[in-house]
Amino acid sequence: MVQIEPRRLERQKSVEKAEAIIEGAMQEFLAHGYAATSMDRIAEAAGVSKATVYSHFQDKEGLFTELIQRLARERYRTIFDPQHPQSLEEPRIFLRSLATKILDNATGDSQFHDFMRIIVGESGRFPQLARAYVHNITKPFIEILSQYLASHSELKLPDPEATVRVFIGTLVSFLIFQELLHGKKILPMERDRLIDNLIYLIVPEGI
Amino acid sequence: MVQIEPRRLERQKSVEKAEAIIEGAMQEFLAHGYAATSMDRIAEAAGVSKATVYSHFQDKEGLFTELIQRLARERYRTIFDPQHPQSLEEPRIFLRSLATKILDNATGDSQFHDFMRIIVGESGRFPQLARAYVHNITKPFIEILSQYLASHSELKLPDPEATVRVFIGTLVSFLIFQELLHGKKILPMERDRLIDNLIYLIVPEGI
DNA sequence: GTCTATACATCGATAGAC
DNA sequence: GTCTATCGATGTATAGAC
Repeated sequence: MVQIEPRRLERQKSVEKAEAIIEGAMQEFLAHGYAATSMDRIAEAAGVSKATVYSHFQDKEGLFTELIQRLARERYRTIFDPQHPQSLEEPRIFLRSLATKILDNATGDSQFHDFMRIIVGESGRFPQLARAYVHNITKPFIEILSQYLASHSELKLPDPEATVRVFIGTLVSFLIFQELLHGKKILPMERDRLIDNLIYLIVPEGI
Repeated sequence: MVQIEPRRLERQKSVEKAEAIIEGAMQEFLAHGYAATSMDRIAEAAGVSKATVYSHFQDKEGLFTELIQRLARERYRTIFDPQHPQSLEEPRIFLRSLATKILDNATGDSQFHDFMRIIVGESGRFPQLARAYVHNITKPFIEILSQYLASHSELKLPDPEATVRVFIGTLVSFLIFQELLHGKKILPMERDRLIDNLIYLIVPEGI
């Protein structure tokens, strides 16, 4: 008969509660932002008492920063898992599929929209969260893509890194204006029309 | 001797108090966001009692939306006053001076940074504010610039409006990553280097 | 119109029982 | 470790005097 160490079991249960708290905090913080979220509602959403929340996390700020950093790590994996640039593909095809994937993954993902709203909206009061996001997500993305563009000398780009800024900036702003700021109806623009033009500017037809 | 109607005088004073409240609300909302700002602190910053605040504005939401719409109108004037595109100028020169003006005006303007943080951060809970911003500022800007690019047929742009999206998106994202998200040190990129490349992509050297 | 005073709810955080 | 109960501070909003 298999013996299970009781201490191990209790510890496991505690970890599960910590996970439930993170889950409840995610729901509440993403929906209402930092200041408008109360520890009472987080405890309720997690199915634990408020004292239990405070036994796992130092205070509201600690729980919030822990949660946002965790969401950033998940987002990091989502972006970098599938599409490390294969230098074998033709640039026009690779850039188009990359841009399409980015916009497709982000469009309609309301959890991601809420996450971006918090990163931007709280970047004044939680600058370390914004910096962590830039350092862990934006920066490696720009570096990898810059290397890719630089390795394709036939594109004759005078400044691959600045070109990457144009590429990513166009996509990010498109998401912000169309999705976060609800501009779809006011400023209609089809995804493929934007991407076609963006690729055309970077990789003109002669190449 | 000039007679001043007392009623007129009192009414003027009331308007001045309303202005002081808006001023105090701006200071507090921009610094701490919507939820973390209290009506007590607004009243204190404005130098009036809390009851006076409620006599001029229906509630916290009403004061907030009134303030943000007002700031958006001011921002609208700032952007459109000086630089209606003069079709006489050469596109490369005009686009460069426009991009430089936009980044120069926005860089280091912490009030504008706070305003953008609120527009994005509260766009989930105050969608009408985000839509008003897109409708009153982003949209006319894109339309005017699209007309300008379309009128310069020598640029041979297959889709001027999509090109404008690339132009504005690059600049907006640059501001977001460098200024709002504190990425200057993490992702160094000189303003003129980005602008040079952006202009180069839109107006290649052959033209 | 503007004030003081206050009603009533909710906040973050903790003490103490088990 | 987790709970109930509670503390003191602070939140939005209003009543009533002047």
